[in-house]
Parts: sequence; C-alpha cells; structure tokens
Amino acid sequence: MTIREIAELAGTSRGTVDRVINGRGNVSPELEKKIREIIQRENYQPNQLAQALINSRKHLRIGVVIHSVGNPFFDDVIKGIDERTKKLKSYGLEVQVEHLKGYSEWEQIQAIDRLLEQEIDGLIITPINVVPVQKRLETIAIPIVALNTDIHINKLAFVGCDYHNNGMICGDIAKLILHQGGTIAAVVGNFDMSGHKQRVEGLEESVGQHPNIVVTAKLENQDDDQISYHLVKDYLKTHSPHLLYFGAAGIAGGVQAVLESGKNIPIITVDETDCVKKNLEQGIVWATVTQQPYLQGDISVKILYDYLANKKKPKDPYCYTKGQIKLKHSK
Amino acid sequence: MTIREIAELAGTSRGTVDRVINGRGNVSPELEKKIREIIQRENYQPNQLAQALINSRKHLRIGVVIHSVGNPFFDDVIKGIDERTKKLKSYGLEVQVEHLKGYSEWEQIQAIDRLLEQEIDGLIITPINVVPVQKRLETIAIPIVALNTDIHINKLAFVGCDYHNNGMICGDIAKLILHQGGTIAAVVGNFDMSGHKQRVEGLEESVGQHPNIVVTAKLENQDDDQISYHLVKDYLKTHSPHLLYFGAAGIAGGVQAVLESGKNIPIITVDETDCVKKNLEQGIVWATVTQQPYLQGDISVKILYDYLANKKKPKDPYCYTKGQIKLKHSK
DNA sequence: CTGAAAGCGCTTACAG
DNA sequence: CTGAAAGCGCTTACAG
Repeated sequence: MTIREIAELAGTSRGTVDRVINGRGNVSPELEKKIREIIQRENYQPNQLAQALINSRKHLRIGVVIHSVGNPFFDDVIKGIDERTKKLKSYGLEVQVEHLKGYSEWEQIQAIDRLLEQEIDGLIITPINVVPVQKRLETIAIPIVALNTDIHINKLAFVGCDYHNNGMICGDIAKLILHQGGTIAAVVGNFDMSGHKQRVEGLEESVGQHPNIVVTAKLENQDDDQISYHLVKDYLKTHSPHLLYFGAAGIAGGVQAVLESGKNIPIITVDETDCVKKNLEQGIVWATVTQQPYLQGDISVKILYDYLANKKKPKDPYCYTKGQIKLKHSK
Repeated sequence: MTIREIAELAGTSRGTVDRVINGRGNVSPELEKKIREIIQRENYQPNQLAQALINSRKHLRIGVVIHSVGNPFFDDVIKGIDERTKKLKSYGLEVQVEHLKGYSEWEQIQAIDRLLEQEIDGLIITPINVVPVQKRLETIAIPIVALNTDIHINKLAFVGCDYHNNGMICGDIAKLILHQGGTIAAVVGNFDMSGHKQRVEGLEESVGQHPNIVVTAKLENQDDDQISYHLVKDYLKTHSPHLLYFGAAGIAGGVQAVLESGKNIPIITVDETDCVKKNLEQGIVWATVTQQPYLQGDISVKILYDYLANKKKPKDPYCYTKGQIKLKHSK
C-alpha cells in the first residue's frame, strides 16, 4: 500500500491524502472521512524509509552537555552517543558535544547558552542538581533529556541507572559471599547525592532479607581517592568488616587502603572503570555492578531524535538501564 | 555531497558515476579514474536512506528453521527475530519461520526443503549436529547463519553463546559462594554435546584458580526433568556437595530433588526460563547465567539481511553473545 | 479546499 | 561506453 494507491482508491490526489495523514488540515470533512476509512481498511502504513529520506532535508541539531573530562565513567557514554550519531547522520542529524570538567554550575549554564546560540533543536544534559541550573533549564523551549543524573524539570525523558535497584543487586552479591552472615561497610561519595543514598538503601533492603547480614558502617569519601584512602585506612584500624562496598568513586584509594591493611576483605564496587577492571582481573575486587553506560549514551540520542524527527515520545519517560553484574571472566 | 554533485564535478552523468561506484563496468578507464579521484577528494558517501529506499523494491526473503516448540528458551530468541523483522519490513524484508518440535534430523531437513521451495534468499537455522543435516546444508547455495548451535559448514556466521566462557562465569559465581572452599556437582544433559561439555570445562578451569574448590561429580540428565529428578535424588542420598550446578535443561526436576533432600545446597543454573525465574525469586536458585537469547535472534536476522542487501559481511563470523549473571533482583 | 508538479538521492532500464 | 529519463514513496510549495 502506497499513498498513491490510497489516493486512487479515494479518487483524490496524493497531496490531499498526505494532508489527512499528517493532520495538516484544509481537507473537507467528507473527503477526510472517506480517506481515513480507506487507510483503515487497507491498513496503510507510511513507508518509513521514504519519510526518513524527506526528513533528512531538514537538518536536526542536538546539543550535549556532559561533565566527561577526567571522568572515565563517561567514556562509554560518549561512545554510545557517537555511534548513534553516526547511524543517524544520513537522517540529517548533527550532534554538538560540550565536554565539561568538574561540577561547576556556572560553566554548565554557559555551555548550555553556547549550544542554544547555535540553534540546537534538543538538549541532552548530565545536569548538576542545583537551583540555578534547574531554573535555566526550565526556561528553555526545546525538549530536554536528562542523562545519567535526573533533575526535577519538565523533560522528555530521563535516561540512566535505577540506583536503588543497582544497590539491591549489590546486596544480592553480598548475600552470595556472606551467606553465612557478616558485616558490611558501605562507602559512597556523599549521602546528599540521591544516587549514592539510593544505592546504599537498596543494598540495605536486599541484605535485610538475610537474618545475619548487617551494614555496620556508612562512610563518605567525597568521591575523592585521597580522602577515600585515609577514610578506609582509619576505619580498618579499628574494624574488620566481612565485606566492603564502594558505591561511587574513590575506589582506587579505598582499595589501596584495604591492601595495605593486610586484611583479606572481599570488595564489591560499581561501574567498570580501568581501576575496577584491573582489580577485578587480579581478584582484589570480587564483583562489580555496571549500569550500561554505552546504552545510556545511545538511547538518549535515539529518544531525542525520535521525538524531534517523528514526534514520537518514549513509552516511559523514565528509561532505566539495567544493573549488570561483572565478575572476573565476564566479557 | 550527492551523486549529482559528483557527476557535475566530473562533467558526466549520474548514471556513469553510479556505474563507477557500484563497479558495474562499462566506463572508460580515464573517466573512471577521474570520477574515483573526485569521490575520494570530496569524501563522498552514498546516502544510505536513498539506497535503502531503492533496495526495498527487490523483496528479500529469509527462512528460519528453529526447534522452538515446547522449548521456552527459544521464546526470547523468536522475539528477537520478530522485532528485527518488523524493523526491516519497510526495507523489503520478509521472514518465514519454521517452528519445529524436538530434534528430528529428518523433520529439520524437510523444513529446510520447504523453505527452499519458497525461494528464500538466506537461511537461519539452529542445526542438529548430524551428518545428514550437515550434508544437506553444504549443498545449499544461499548464505546460512547458524543460530545458537554451531555446525561445521561453510556459513556466513555463527550467532550464539560462548559456552566455555559461560561456564567460566558460572565458576566465578561458585568462587563467590565457596570462597572458603567446597565441592561442586555439575549436571548437564550430555557430555557428547559440545556446548554442555564446554560449559563444564569452563567451570572447572575457573574454579581451578581456587585452591580448595573441586568439581567432584559430573552427571548427565539427558536434558530430561524425570531423569534429572532421579539422578539428583540418588546422588544426594550418598553425597552432600557444597554447590550444585545445572548447565543445561532438566532444572525443574533437579531442583525438586534438592528440595526433597532437605539439604540446603546453593544451586546455580543457566538461562532464564520461567522455572529458573521462579526459583531465583524464591531464593532456591542462587544465581543464573544467561546468554542474551533475544540478541541472538535479533543479530542473526540483522547479519543475514546486511549481507543480502548490502553484501556486508560481519566483522567476525563468530558472533558471541555475552554471558550475563542474574541474581534475585536483576531486571 | 484541492491537485499538478517538483523534489529528496539514488538506481534501473533504454536508446544511442 | 554514455546520458537522458523514469521511478522508489513520500513531502512541499504553489497555483487555482
């Protein structure tokens, strides 16, 4: 079935059928009804390829603001963004990325403004969760996708990790290792960060299903290796938990402290940075739970493009990637 | 850059440029050279959308032979095939699936013949690894993708699980649970099946890295729940392994026997059938390792289509899906 | 409100 | 060996 055949069946022109299909108005009610009936009856589906070919004429620009500099976690996110961009290039998509270093809200707002000046049609951002950024994003007329970190604004979608579930899975791993019971020390960056808090809550909920496992310490390392090192070193002087959980950054420092303590404590971590990979390989980190960073990049571009090009909204605006367990021989 | 612009730069027609690009011959050497230089210089890339639109005129047919009836593992494989088919429908792809029950080589050959009569352009098959099937496949002129099970023929690709690695990962899980040492009983269908054998070999290689873990029993249940039940029941009368590994089918029967034995033995399994899901949920199965069945279906169609439509061969003809660990709260 | 025409970037006969 | 023309299925001005 093509638009031409529909037009012939309705005794009208392709242009008119097109107007009906795409709701552009300017069609008499009777004719519209007739055309709709034929479309229904013949189960007509527009050819996506032909549509895409036309669509590619109007170039779409997506802007990305991401604090990826010096943060290896985002390497895979970027890779996902890049590959999806390449695939959609012939569809007329251009993507402009602003790589930021650190968490300066001021710089983030400037980056947003730079992109807006270039007349982007949509924005993907790993937002810093503070009021000025939120305010700035609220005033933007184009659709926004929050990537990896959520923010309370009117957005097309959030693409990222379900931190609570991620913590639950870490708890499941802890239960495998400590099936005879034991204590856990959990280290994250900062409990004010919702992701960090949720991970530990998930961990506690999950191990709470075992009668003899307790999270006996919750420590903050500010995502900093130096702080993490001293924190864990001091803690292990007076404590010997049966398992150590690192639910955010500062893993290298923390692991170093464990090794120097001489205590043989199982370590489980999150994500799969080079540091984690190396220690997993050597059997120092026993397990890690990743969050499909590549997919996060890939999906966020895909969702935004689909909306801009075809007005297609994601089924669920909260698009969670899966927590995946990686052990020594995982690929 | 479009083909029209190239033609203008070369002072020739689009048709001639097209002949050069697609190596259809009938172009004078000098003109060809000139055109190639311009293409190079301008870094011309043909518009894939336009190509696909043309391509969709010649309808491609892919045939699938899969022994999916009564084997819930294949539900997700089928889902992957179906969704990829839907995506490629506007590209002119039609897929015809022959669902088979059981492992009759004779029926499989008949199914192949039925598809060939319908003039399929490519074949996807979960082959039964016997000589008659192999012989039949050898004589087929169209490209073949071996799905989930490999077979020694000249094929476009194998898409499936890396069984050895899958077993290694199971071993990694065993090491988490038995970090203080212990014995493992491994149950598979039949050690003559290469996948089953490789899984157990992987398991042994992995736990071999721990000084005090040994696989003390390797049992065959013929992939049958009844046999599995009696086998495990008898075994547990005289043995108490610290962990039970089910590396193939017959899990429901085996689990039943463990429960009736009253012994609290950790169980790890493969794949994620309803039986496994239920027992994972209830904490009876401690962990399972899946092999991305959905992706196996998805990829096999994609690879075959890419070859038929664009003569694009997969980078690696052995396309392994990843072994993924699932615990109670995995999604 | 409606239709004829031109166009997207490519490929495919066909005439010379 | 080469080029002009028609076509894929859709959309977009434009003239009436």
